[in-house]
Amino acid sequence: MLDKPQSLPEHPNPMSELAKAYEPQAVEEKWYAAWLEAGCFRADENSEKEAYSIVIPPPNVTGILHLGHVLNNAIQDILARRARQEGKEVLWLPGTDHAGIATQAKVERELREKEGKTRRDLGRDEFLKRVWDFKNTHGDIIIKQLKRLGCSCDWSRERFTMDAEYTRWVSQVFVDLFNEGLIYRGKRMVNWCPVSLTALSDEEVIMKASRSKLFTMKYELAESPGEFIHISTTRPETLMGDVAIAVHPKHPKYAQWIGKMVRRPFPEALIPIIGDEMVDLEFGTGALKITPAHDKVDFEIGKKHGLEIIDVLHPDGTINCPALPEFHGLDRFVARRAAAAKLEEMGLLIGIEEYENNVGYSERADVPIEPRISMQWFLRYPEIAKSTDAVASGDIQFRPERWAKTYAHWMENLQDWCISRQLWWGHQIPVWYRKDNFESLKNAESLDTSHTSNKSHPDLYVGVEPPADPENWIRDEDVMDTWFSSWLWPFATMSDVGENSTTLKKFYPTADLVTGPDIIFFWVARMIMAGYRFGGGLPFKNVYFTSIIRDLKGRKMSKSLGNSPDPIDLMDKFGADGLRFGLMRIAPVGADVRFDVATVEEGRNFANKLYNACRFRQMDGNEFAPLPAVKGLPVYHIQVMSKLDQLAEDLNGIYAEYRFGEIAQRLYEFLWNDFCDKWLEAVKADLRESATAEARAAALGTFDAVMSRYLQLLHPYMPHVTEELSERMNYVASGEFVMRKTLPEKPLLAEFSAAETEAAQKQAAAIYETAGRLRNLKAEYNLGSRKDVRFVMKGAVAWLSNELNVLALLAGSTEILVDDSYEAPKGTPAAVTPVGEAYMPMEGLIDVEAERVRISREIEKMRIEVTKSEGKLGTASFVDRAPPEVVAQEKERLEDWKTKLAQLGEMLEALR
RNA sequence: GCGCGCUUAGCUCAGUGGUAGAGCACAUCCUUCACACGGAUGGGGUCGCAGGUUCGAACCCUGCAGCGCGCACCA
Repeated sequence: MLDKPQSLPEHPNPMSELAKAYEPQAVEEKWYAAWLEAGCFRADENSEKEAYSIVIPPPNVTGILHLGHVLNNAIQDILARRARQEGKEVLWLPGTDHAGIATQAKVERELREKEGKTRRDLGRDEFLKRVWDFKNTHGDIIIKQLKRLGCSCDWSRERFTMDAEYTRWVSQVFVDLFNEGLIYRGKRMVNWCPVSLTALSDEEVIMKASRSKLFTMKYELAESPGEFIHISTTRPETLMGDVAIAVHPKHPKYAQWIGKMVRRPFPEALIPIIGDEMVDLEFGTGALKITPAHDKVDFEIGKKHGLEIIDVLHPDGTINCPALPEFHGLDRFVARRAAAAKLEEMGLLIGIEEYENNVGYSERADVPIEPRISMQWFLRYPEIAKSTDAVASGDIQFRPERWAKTYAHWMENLQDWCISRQLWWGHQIPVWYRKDNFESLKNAESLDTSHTSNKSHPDLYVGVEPPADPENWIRDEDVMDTWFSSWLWPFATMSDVGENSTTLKKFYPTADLVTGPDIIFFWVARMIMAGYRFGGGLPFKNVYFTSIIRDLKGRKMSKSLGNSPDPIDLMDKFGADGLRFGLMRIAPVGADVRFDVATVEEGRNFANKLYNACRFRQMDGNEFAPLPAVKGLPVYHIQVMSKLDQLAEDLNGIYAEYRFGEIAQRLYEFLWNDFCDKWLEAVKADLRESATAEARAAALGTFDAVMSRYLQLLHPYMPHVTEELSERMNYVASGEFVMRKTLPEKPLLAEFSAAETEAAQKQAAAIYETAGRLRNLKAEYNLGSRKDVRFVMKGAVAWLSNELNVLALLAGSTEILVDDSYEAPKGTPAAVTPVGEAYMPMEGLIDVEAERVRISREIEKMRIEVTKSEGKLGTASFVDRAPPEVVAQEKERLEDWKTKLAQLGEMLEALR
């Protein structure tokens, strides 16, 4: 028993150094700290290296990480880390967004709940102080979470959209566009949120299919009592604001009444019937009540016909109609029922029907918005033509490409952007009104500077700095839409106003933008326009649109549904690497993804597999083993190296196409199938005590050569575990990092000819396949776990004798003999393999009847195949017109089937 | 209404004209000294439906259906 030393002095039980299962938590934290410490993420704007840059889509400063962020930022981190490996100088610029409405709403809610106060109770200055406090307390949560994920951002350059320098940029852009006449103020119909009490842009309104009621009512003609015009509406509560009834000029019944007056029931008034082609003849009764203050179409019609505008709603959505005390102050939805009831009481309500229509909701407050006329600031977009063309021509490449169409459609139908918000948290509009004249300026119908230039308007001051005599001026109270700062992000984060910084010169334009398709309009399109106008050119070259993550039922992740797993919990359980890898592996290009925790578990398992493969290697120590000359190495080594070379080469192409899921899949398959299941099993003999020193050196050398490169390839996806293992296996010099290592220039098998590689590959593949066939034989006879099974090979290929040990090891067999004179006893299980006929002597233990049944079944299957194949080859059109190699392949197949069929027939015969 | 996308194994998804795939789940076996977060073997699919093109279609074309998402001034 004691024929070997109990332990080798140089490797005193090395396995004990590593826990059996990989435990990511401590490892991940350790490496992130080490990278920061060593400045691995810092971008050098003076570097000679080729630049590569990404700006992060800034998350809301008080937000918390969700799976969408994880996917999005994992992709950016992968791109950044890969670019560093390619020898580029990488800037991944991080930061956060002040998120006007969202943040202000949070603070207001807290204020209400804790102190029972509103923001107006505090006043603007005090309230803003509270928001800043809130930001300072909660603002770095998401940043910490991104760090936990392993994001390699240059944190020394972190920006916030409300930083002083950034704010100067926002103001400057406003001033420039104002002076150019592209920004104007005016009374327009805007989307009003009755909860947030602010105007919104069209993009912030979400149309939702809603079940509404369509009320049909009748108005009496003033001149001919007893005659009525019928009108349908979903909004009877705005009836008090009706100023006309519109009908289509070709309406068969009502057209004749155009010009007559009808009686508005309450408050009673006479309003005209007008004719307008915008009225749909088909819809409802073909007559439309016109409430210019509360509907976009009505507003247009009203303007055309010079109608009065009667606003019957307060900003908070309650009725404003002192003439009708019973309605005055009622909520709009309560008033709707009340108005219907009153119409019914007056005998004017004809019917109510259930009706499905689209209602615009406020994105943030999730309540129906109110079309409302109010004084707002608007922007006519700059650089529209150039920006449209940039994407159409491919100067900016969208991936997937189809989003370019969505972009083009939006660009072609641009509406002026309402940029003012009636909030306090944000960039205040840099416009001051002369105090003396404030009231008239405040209500001036238009301050459109395309007609009146700023310079010639003595009562208006527009500037980045406050006026020199502030006591004489009153500043506009509104702030700007958050996106009015976001659209400057790619260059305003890299420079100060008017400055052509070295960072900007080196890193602008950025290479890739990674974001969700839901903000093409909000952000992507506007950044392109701003980039052209203010950044000095296109802001990015590629835009990668990520998948939207849904739950298993296909619903969007949302807090209220509670179907959104907390990424931090997932990282606690499975590690950041596991989460990243799992998510990347299922994220398809362009389509939505249904998230399943199981995929994250897979990612964790994968990290564990990798860890254990290295742990196995460490049984032989962790000194880096140099690779012996590759010529003359066993075919298994050549094969695994060529697979790795192939993987490395293929990844270049797949990265170029941004197919991140496929990269993960390929990395997974190589490690698990090619490396662990096949190669590592095949070389176990070479690592036994009994193996020769040469064999051991070759195996260890191959392991280290392949694994060290593989860890590099995997690093962008699983940065922590690859760093940990590279250190433990001494693949990087002490104090160095795998993340800083550039990819090797030459493949492992650079000195091999294609033919040599192929020959080795074929041999190795033949052995692996044969091993599978032999295991299969064992399993069919329920001997899967038996180690004492022997095989006999007949008609074996010449080289097989050298590989019998490996084959036996892989097949789980004590012995494999090559014996052409072997006469199989009747009923001996047999299989055709790429290296010869294999027999599994059973010494008469098998159930002959069962075996006959099995073989008969297989013969049936195979006959079907043969018939199919013969039929195909008997078709003249196929033989004549298909490519020769396809026909040859088919013939070869048929021969194979026939041979097997004959063998099976013999076996069946033998059993008789 | 217009546009876009999706439909492949029980589930999540690969698969761009040549023998239908992976992971999970399932079944059987294996706690063999890298890994049970593991290994081995296996069962499971008329590729949404109907036409067409082609020697050959999951793949290309047409139509239809179902689902999802954008856009739109249907009160």
